[in-house]
Amino acid sequence: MQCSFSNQEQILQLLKGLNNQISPKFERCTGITSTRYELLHLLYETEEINQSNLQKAVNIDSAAITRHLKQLEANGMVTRRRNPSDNRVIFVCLTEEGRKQIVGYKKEKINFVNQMLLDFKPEELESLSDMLNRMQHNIREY
Amino acid sequence: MQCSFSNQEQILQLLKGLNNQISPKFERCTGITSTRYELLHLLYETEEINQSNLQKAVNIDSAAITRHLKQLEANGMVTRRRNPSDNRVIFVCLTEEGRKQIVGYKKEKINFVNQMLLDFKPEELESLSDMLNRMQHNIREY
DNA sequence: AATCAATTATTGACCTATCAATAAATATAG
DNA sequence: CTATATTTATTGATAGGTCAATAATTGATT
Repeated sequence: MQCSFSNQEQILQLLKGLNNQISPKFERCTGITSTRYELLHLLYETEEINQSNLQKAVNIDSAAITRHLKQLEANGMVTRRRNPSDNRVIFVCLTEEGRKQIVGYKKEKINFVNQMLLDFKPEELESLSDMLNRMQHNIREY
Repeated sequence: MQCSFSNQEQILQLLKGLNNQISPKFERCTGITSTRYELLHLLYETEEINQSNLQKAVNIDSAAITRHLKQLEANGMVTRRRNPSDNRVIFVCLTEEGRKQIVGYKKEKINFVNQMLLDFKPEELESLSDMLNRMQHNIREY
């Protein structure tokens, strides 16, 4: 197949294709969705946090956050309560059960990521992370 | 927030978050989904191609391909016919209308990608594309 | 030739995202 | 103080993706 995609144009497709492949494999390997994992991980580090902050941290919209957290609450991983001094916001907090679970997930995630980034040198990782951040920044205003 | 994610671990989330942001913006800017665009683009370069090859090229599963192509057919962008010498496979082909449309889409896509990759040097693009391919390769067997 | 295996496409069920509309609480302006 | 605007979370509708099951055709084995 003649390659009439410029390098620039290919990047977008690579990104999309890579993500399509990663998502189901991540879940199979770790037993949890990567966004759910990220939510739990963030909660692991912060005592209590409101939904809108979580939402911004994870880059999904507020509807998705609501549904994830309700699900996690139903599974006993998370508790939610309204902020007494501002009844609009909801504080989210990891349960003991959630704290226990995340440890196992983390191990699996590290295995997965190690395999995915096999033979990547530290400079490469840094450069990759830098470029992804720049792309994110470049399309911010769109 | 203390950053207890290693660089390795962050990459996965960056990828996912970036994709979440890109997809709707790409569609707003170009008027077409990025996978649909890729399908049309591939068809633009090859006279006729069967679905399973398209599927592999785009990295989505066969169910998704079927639905996309039926939709594109309903919109008059594409024709589908069975391979006479192997009645399992379906040949897909771009219509004249489709050929016309893709030109406009391409222009918009280039604008979008240029903005997204603003200030990226050619070596960076090459390195990025290389790394994404390696990641894809590393998780192939999972 | 007949059975069994593999390939191709399709369908239904499900999950995760988006967007748009809404409700409820708080902040701001006059 | 009241009216208006803004923020936060929720819900319903829609779209794109996966998986699993199926049908239909072809390929292989014996």
